[in-house]
Amino acid sequence: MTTDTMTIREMCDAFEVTPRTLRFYEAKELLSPIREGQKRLFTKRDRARLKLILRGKRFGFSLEEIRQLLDLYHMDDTQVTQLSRTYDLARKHLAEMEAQRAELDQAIAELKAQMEWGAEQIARRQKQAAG
Amino acid sequence: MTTDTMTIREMCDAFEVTPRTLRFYEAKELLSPIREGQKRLFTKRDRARLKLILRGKRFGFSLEEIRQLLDLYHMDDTQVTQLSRTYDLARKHLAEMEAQRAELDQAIAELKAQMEWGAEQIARRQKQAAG
DNA sequence: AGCATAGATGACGTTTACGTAAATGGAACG
DNA sequence: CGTTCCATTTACGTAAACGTCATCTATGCT
Repeated sequence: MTTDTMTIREMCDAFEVTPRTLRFYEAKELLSPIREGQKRLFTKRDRARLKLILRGKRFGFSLEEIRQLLDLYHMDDTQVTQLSRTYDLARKHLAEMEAQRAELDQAIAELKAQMEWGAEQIARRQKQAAG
Repeated sequence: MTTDTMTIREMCDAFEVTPRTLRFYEAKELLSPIREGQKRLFTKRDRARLKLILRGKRFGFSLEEIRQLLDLYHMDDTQVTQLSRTYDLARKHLAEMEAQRAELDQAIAELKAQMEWGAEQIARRQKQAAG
């Protein structure tokens, strides 16, 4: 019978965000913590969503894009009626992410090549200095 | 003896950005087109950098971060004196990108799992409707 | 010479994603 | 009971990344 909910401060500590950020996300309907009187209590669902929100941000998605995609990850019974539409959106999102991975792979390869070039230059200069 | 430079409009068409964007990037010292009288002429170097800028944006980097990283990709002789510092920065950048790739892989895997769950639900409902 | 077209240069506006400050409300503690 | 500590609400502020005029200039037709 653990609480299973977290206060705003616990959330902030756990995810390294500010209270303002969490309230802002709630205002934008990305999160929907329950209330105990005045105070917000963040559920497991909120935590799962926040994790996805922060991940999405690191991938360069806007909050609005993220909002539209969040439902993909928690498709529950209430959503099953529109499931095929959601599924379609998910396919597009997946394609985007795989494209991004391909681009990221290329970027990594290019950077590595540049670094090898740089390493050669360093080696050349050291040899020169020693010669 | 091809021109090897592009006008602002050619750049805009090629990269799908607006003139404002290119001027903004110049003001932020991300690009440095040469001048023919008044007019800007974008060189091959500018095009290479713009490509990296847009890529960086898709990965969620800010323009300021991108500015600091751009030199990694065009390390020329003038930079060789500070090459080891640059090299160090490049290593960090590479580590970040590889971390991001790992996260992206996980995100893709999770989304795929969700989609399979969704597909099962659809199948179940179809069976139910037919039964 | 007249005019269209392209680009340049300010300057102000806008959106996103929060930061920050002020006023308020409970709960807890000595 | 006063104070301290959280948290809430409201509201204004801000940095980043451009958009959107308005105005000016240069260039090329005709």
